[in-house]
Amino acid sequence: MRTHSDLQPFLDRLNSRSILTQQEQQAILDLPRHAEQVRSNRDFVRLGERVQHSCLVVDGIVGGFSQNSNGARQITAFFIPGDMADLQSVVQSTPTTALQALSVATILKIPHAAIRAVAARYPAVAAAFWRDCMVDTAVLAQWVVNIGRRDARARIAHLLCEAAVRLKAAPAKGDVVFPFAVTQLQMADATGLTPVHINRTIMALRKEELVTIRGHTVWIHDWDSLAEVADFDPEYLQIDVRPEQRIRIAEAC
Amino acid sequence: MRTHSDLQPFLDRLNSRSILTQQEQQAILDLPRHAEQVRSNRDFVRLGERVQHSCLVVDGIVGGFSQNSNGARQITAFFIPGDMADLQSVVQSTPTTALQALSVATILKIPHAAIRAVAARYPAVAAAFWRDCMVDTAVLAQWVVNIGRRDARARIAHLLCEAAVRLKAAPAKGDVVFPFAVTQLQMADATGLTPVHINRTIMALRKEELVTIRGHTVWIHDWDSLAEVADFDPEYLQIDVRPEQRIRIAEAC
DNA sequence: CGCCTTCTTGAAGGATCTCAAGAAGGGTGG
DNA sequence: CCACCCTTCTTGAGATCCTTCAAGAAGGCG
Repeated sequence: MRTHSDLQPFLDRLNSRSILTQQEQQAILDLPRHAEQVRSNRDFVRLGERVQHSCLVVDGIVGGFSQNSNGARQITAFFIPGDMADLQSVVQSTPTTALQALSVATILKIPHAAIRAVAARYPAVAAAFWRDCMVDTAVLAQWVVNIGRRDARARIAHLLCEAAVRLKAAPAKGDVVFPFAVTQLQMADATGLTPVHINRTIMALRKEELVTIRGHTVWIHDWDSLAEVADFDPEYLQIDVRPEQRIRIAEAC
Repeated sequence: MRTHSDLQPFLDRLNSRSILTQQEQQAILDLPRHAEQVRSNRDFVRLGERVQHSCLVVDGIVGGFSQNSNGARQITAFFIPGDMADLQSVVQSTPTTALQALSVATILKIPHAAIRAVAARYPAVAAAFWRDCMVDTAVLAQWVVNIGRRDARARIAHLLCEAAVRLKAAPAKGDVVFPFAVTQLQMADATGLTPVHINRTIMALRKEELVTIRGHTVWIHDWDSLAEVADFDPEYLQIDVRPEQRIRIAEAC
């Protein structure tokens, strides 16, 4: 029996793809952490800065981004509650992606030292962390396809489909409704388009009665049609890997 | 003292970012493997196929790609000799990226079971593998920026700059020359452009006396200017991480 | 030598961008 | 609770980058 923990969503995520013993799970739940509130639009991890902790998103939406020398931003990843936004910094001395709160967000800072200790003690936990990072990489690869090989309409549709599935709002009968506190400007930075064109395309999708976005809520009126427009196949998200397909690295010592 | 091994380039790569003991290094060099020749344009890892080995590129160039349902390809990564193209499949049961030989290529197939055994035995080796994957992820994130936030001229320039640095041809005084067996069609698939536009843009770069591409060789005539056009900063490639910045996960048992 | 891939060139069309400005919305302080 | 400000959304018109379609030239390989 386990008391409720703010690390539970993260453990749930690991458990959906990895096989961990009770002891290993407890070691993760016992990780030290420190909660912090971040205001909307605030960069809280910058490139080049040494960091000593990873950030688990507890509430809100966080964006990973890079920018070119003109200052134009490119968002490369969305992180939702349960995601460890910069787990990779456990094995790298400087972050490779900057992080920005897209909405008001609560994050949990977890010291690298503690994560490394657990990873060293339990090879299967290290593998679970590694695996979790590779899921993010697979999502990133799809992001490249989205930007490189789809037009604006499909790009936006794909972004929304991905968000719906990751937020567990889809698939579902009838309207797929979920909170999505991302501005059109941020969507532009995510899709490699301009805010103006995002706006026009969203309005076109609404006129087609596929999607309505109002306030910070998205309604997908016809999931199948939108998925087809988006050319969306959720496989890459690796939601719920079947137990018999899960790989466990056994301890040797 | 160590005999020459076809795994040496891979070990060199790990050693440039990780700290490994003699014993750990030997364990890597002792990994079983099986060489294989792949013809140009041949897909040798497909999505959805279970694989039991990872592929180390020994010779030639390999592309990682996805495609949309129209069949349009998007190349998401180039792999050059010394790169383990699908190391991530060690912790995932199905590959998340397909692999295609862009030129004639020699690859070394290394059984997952053996890699997992080494990773389980030596936490620092597991961390080195994980770290190597995270470098690929950082490159992928830059790829998103390249496609999302740069025009055709800068995209191509960036691609060439990255190739030059990874192939250790740059930076250098005078012409930067390196072999690059990638067709314009493949460059189009990598940059999210059409082959026609790739062609015109390359010709424009040549007219500016920045770059000449002929046969399978690239000449960069003015490295600094091209890097500026590309908005290229090699930091993300993490070539030669300084020893004092390297992180080692200590064994606990 | 012949075939198939790759490169090159032209012309026209379209998707997306840029610039500009006004409307709507949300938060904050008086 | 209202007024204000700043962010976000919306709309228009013109410009441009890139695509599409088409076809011929060049190059590499058996």
